[in-house]
Amino acid sequence: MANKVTLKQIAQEVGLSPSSVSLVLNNRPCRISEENRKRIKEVAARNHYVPNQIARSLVMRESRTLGLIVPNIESRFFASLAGSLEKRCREDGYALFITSSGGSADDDLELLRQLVTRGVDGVFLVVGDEFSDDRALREEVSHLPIPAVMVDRAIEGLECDKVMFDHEMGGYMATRYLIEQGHRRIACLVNARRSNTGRKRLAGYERALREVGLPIDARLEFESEYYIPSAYEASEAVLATDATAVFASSDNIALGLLKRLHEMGKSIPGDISVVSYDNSAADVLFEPALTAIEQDPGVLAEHAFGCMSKRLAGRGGRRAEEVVLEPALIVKGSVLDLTEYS
Amino acid sequence: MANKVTLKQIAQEVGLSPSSVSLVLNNRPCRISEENRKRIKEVAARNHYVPNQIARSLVMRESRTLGLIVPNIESRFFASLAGSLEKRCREDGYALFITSSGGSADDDLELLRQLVTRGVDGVFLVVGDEFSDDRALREEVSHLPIPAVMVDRAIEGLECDKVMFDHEMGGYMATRYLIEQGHRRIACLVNARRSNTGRKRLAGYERALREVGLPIDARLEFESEYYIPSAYEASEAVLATDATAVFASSDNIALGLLKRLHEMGKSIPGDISVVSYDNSAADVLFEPALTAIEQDPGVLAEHAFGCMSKRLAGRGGRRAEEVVLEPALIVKGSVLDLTEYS
DNA sequence: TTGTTGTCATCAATCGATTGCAATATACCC
DNA sequence: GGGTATATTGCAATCGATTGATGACAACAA
Repeated sequence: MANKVTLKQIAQEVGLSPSSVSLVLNNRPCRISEENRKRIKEVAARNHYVPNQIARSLVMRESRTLGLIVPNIESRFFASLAGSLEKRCREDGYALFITSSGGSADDDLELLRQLVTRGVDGVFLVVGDEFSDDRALREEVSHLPIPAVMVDRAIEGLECDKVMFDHEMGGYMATRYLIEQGHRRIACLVNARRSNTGRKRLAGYERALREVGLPIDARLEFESEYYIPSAYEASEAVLATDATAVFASSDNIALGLLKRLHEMGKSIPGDISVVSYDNSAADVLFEPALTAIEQDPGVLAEHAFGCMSKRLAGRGGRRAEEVVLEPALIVKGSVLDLTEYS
Repeated sequence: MANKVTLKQIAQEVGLSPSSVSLVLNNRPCRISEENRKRIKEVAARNHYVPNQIARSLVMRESRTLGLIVPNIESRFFASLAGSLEKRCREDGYALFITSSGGSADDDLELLRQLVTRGVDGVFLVVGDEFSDDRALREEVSHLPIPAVMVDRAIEGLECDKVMFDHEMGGYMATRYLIEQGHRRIACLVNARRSNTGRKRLAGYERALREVGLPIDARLEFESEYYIPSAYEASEAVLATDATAVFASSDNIALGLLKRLHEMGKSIPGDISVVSYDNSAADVLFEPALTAIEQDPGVLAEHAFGCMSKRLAGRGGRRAEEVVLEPALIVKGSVLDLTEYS
């Protein structure tokens, strides 16, 4: 294990003061002779000198490091978001501290504190979807000494930059599409009990029905957690209805549903049509591929970084910015067009 | 945005020196009266004081932060590894800096430098599988001022702690199992050209064949990158052989193969048997589920942290430790038992 | 008064950088 | 030679903590 080389050592070797070395290596405007400039750079390079960011952060009061808290890095969507965001940060010379909380507000809080004391310049928060007790977290976020951007979801009623897809619109688009394809009995499988996001998607579903005068039938609305087994369980009841189509409000929910369909020997879209949410790797496998509402994590990352960037630059108004992105309906082959037969 | 509270401010409010406050809050053995102790703690709590880790790291020369570099956080396996590792680190009070390189040795190097200058106490490296020019990276790793543990894969010939699954054994187990089930013409689809890991799996495959006196037939060995489309491309040729079984040496490779099988209307295991590698979410969907060689990322994380922990504690010998874990064969339903028919 | 012992708390250096201000050396001008 | 301008470089404070060495003060003994 090699030693770390410090500014002082470089200065000593060159025979100048640490300040001069610092000035030269940071290309500050200063009057150091060309000759010494060269020597400093040469010695620094020869010794593989890299400035200690810790020390630098302390005095500069910025670390060029950002933090990200996601509920679960093992989820495809968050992993992809993290990947995109990291790449984007790096482009601007920021490192990204990716952390995964497990989803509870307590863990989120703990991680947030960790990030702040470790001196990140800003945080991206993917928190606050579930209905847990988030008072402490809310308190912490509102008193943060650094900018925060809430991504994909938000703690309701908090004055803070937000970037997210329009979940209500997603639910609406999915349902609207099914209606246009001639479906009238449309079931939905959502996580409305424990997720704000789920509630919004459900609201969109209902709006689409209302808009065309279709009844909102509670017997067609089913509840599922965002886990495959949960959706698998719930799916039996869904398939016992007379619905000709199902809106599955997350990729995992769709997977659980598909598993059940598979087991019951039902085919898509022959026996039942499905619109899913998010794109999943499983997609490639399915024949037919799933028609779905897509949210591009890259776009989310881009806008989130944009907000952050503004705040960090001191631009960015005093009021919180709110970016709402429209999801896209990607038509593949899991929906049967009933209008053809009419 | 609230201000950060410093030690000095607390000291001022209590009417004691910063040193006293520091000593008390860190529970150092020192002679401060019970009464003042209480007041210090009370004031610190009331002001939500949290020590600035940046400053602390600088003087303590440790940050209780570790770093992780993975080739691609969007891959299921690495995401899962990152998740497990982070959880494990947190249990011991370490934060984990997760970064994703994109796989090139240059990026790995850049990230590694970033981590080091940001003062991590140690790094977990998932690097060096591909045959790229890794001289600079190798150089850097061997002169690292902090402990490093290579995980899942390694830069060959580097004196450094290593924790990984036995890939050769995995290839062997998969093939051996197929042989035991009565298969004689066994194809394999591996990434041997650009991946050490793939080469080892191929070696295991060949050893199993040799062991029972089966010929090693180059016409049954196919090459594929670790991406679904690549495997999909390669699969056509695989299916044109007379093989009754295929060993797919990664989950993505298996997915590409499956897609092609699906398209050709071939069924598993009726038309062809498949043994895959790693467990994938797609797994739940498949009927039958895939028999596969499994590597539990949690186990990898546990051992990797163990090594790191030893090094950090100054235990850990001067020689590098090398932990080789045995993968597990998980039998599901994608292999046809030919012995039943004999 | 002087010395000893014990208790409680502070001083000041340190970590490795950054940076405003002061200092020195040289040149130039009259 | 005295005075001013200009080109170079260094000093020392600072960021917010930690910590070994040291000081102040009281009580008590000789």
